Amino acid sequence: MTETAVESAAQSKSQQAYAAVKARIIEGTYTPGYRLVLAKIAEDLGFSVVPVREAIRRLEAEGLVKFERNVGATVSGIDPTEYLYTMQTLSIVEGAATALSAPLIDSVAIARARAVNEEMRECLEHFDPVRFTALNQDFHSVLFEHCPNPHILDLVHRGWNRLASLRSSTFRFVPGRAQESVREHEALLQLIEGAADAETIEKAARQHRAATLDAYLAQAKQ
Amino acid sequence: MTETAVESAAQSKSQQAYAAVKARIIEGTYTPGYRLVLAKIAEDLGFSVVPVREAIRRLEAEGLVKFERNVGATVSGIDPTEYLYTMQTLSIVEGAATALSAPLIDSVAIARARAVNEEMRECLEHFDPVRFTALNQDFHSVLFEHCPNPHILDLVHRGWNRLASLRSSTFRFVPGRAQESVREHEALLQLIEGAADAETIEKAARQHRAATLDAYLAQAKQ
DNA sequence: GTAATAGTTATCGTATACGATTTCGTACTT
DNA sequence: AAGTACGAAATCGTATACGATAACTATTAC
Repeated sequence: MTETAVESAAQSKSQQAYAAVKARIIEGTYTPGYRLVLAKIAEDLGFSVVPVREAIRRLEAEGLVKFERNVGATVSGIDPTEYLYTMQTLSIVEGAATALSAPLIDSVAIARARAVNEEMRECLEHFDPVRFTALNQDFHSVLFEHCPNPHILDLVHRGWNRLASLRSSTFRFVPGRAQESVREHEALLQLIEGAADAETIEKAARQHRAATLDAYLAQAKQ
Repeated sequence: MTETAVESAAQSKSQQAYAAVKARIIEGTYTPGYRLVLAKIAEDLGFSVVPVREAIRRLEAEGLVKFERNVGATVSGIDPTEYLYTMQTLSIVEGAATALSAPLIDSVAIARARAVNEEMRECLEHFDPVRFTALNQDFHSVLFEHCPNPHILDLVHRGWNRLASLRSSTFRFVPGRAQESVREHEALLQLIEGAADAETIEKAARQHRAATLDAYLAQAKQ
């Protein structure tokens, strides 16, 4: 997650720009629809436009920004359809990542995951959605620590990044879903501890994500 | 797949460069390990280096190219580990794409898919691996025509592109696997026709890809 | 003969500059 | 008053130029 000063000093400007803009999107400084003017960003960072352009293009490839020819870049949106696509895809890749990782998770990691989940439970009381989401990613990150397939893990992270740009939007926090989520985490841990077969674990992990989508859809229908 | 002349005329040079280099990788002109010198490609295409750079970066994001700072870009490799990752990921996303698409496939599409599969069967007799692979993609493309989730479809295509760069490498064509593959296609069509449940279809489609990987692994072990 | 080093070349990374395209505002017409 | 046409400003897209970095080569010391 964090990088050493040495590494970041050796980074190219295009990478720095990428990281900077991405961070601003994820932390919510640049909200969906925000117009990313190349010259402006370049000036902010003290770079020229060329590396910024490259950074934007990379973010586009990850789905975080939309870049139209001769028009410009905007932080990509909170379109419900896009949300559905992203959640559905996440459900699949998280399911796979969990099932692949499960046999490699040791009891120490389980304990850490459980501790994180406990924090999440506490988090519910003073209603802190931002922290809850962060902890949720931590929880799953612990499970994915030894994921044997980095490609799949990368897809998970891309999905998370997309969702991050929806921060504090209407999509988040369907009432009651957070509580359920914490319970499902515990159930998942028990499956992993009990060395359940891959299919069962995959199904549970997939369902865990899908349930959040379903909760949103049910609410949206009203 | 194909674009109109008008569209391609309106394309930016960076997009043209992207398409051109990608095509050369996929058709095998640039083989894995090939050194992509920006200035050279730019000269070939009659562009300057800036749009070429952008194109290379995009290809990097898709995993087709490796781009090292101050060193340069190379067509990314045929590392067996990478092959495993890609095939495993494809197995998952193709499985999901097939299951999601299945309810939306009509009898006309089934017939078309069957025709393609028949061509594949014929293809086996005069041993044409390149054409066989192309037809295989056609077969699955027919099934994915009405895939309700474009994100997942995109992941499938990315996987295919990565595999394309392995053309005529040691990974392809494990003896006997092609025949099996044609049989599995027919079995898959029958499941879809019979409106089998999503889980069954997903499992079959996933297994279809996984079997090719297994065949390779079994051969590699010897 | 080999290893270390200095110098050369090739290539990358970024800044600057300018033409191309879009967008927005204003004036004019109906 | 609404719509259209024109022009100005903003922004993008690409070319060119040059400094920075790494790879290569030749030379020298041992």
